[in-house]
Amino acid sequence: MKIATWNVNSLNVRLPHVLDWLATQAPDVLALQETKLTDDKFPVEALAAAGYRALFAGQKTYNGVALLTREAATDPLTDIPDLDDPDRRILIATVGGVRVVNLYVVNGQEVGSEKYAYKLEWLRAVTAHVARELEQHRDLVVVGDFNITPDDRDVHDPDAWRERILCSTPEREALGRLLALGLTDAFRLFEQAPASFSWWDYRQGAFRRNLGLRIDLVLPTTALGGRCTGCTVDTAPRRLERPSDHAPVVAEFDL
DNA sequence: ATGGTGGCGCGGCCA
Repeated sequence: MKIATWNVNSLNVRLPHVLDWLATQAPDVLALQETKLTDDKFPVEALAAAGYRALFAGQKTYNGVALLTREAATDPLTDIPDLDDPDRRILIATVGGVRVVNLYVVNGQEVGSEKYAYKLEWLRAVTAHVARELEQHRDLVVVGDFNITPDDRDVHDPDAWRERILCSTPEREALGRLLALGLTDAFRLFEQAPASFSWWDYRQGAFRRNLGLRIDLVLPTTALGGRCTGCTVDTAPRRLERPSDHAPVVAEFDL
């Protein structure tokens, strides 16, 4: 079972890239973030023609998440207890016996800002909910754009980013509390090239210079992690014309 | 350095 996550930064703009990528990689599940589409505009037919069903929770201009699956997904959830959030950032569903939690974590803008406080509160509520999901589902994977670098290996210039947004200790501790529920970072189960990233700023040729961060993650339960046979960042779509600023991350499971 | 780029949508916000 191949599970992937990709922040597409507008599914309107990126649909051709997504369709090409689905045809090339043929994942069983592709979790999308930042679709920036209301549900009435979701490209259901184009994806169906490509062999994928879709669940989606969108809004205008900002945010928006989706799950593209070969087989039907069941028991979807877009709103969780203790989080009264108009932002469409969460989509949970069961696919092939695996509970898939797709997150577009709040960016937080700047350490110490209101948005930063909201990011930490949002992560607290999501972590509490994932704990509840784990009581119901043995096989679970949390995927998405976490807007957090797990550690300094995931930062092109750790000193320049020290305690800045996406890299601060409270953010990493919040991610640590999610992992402490019994999840593992699939990417780090395998030997990886140094300076492996999943996001590069559009500005100043950051991708060409590989000035990136690894903020897009696949976090299976430790048991499911034991059946993970590989996890890679596919930088190919980031090289295309008019790319997303994120690259897809793919994990394969022996399921 | 408060910019640099991109998306949305047409000014300013968000990333």
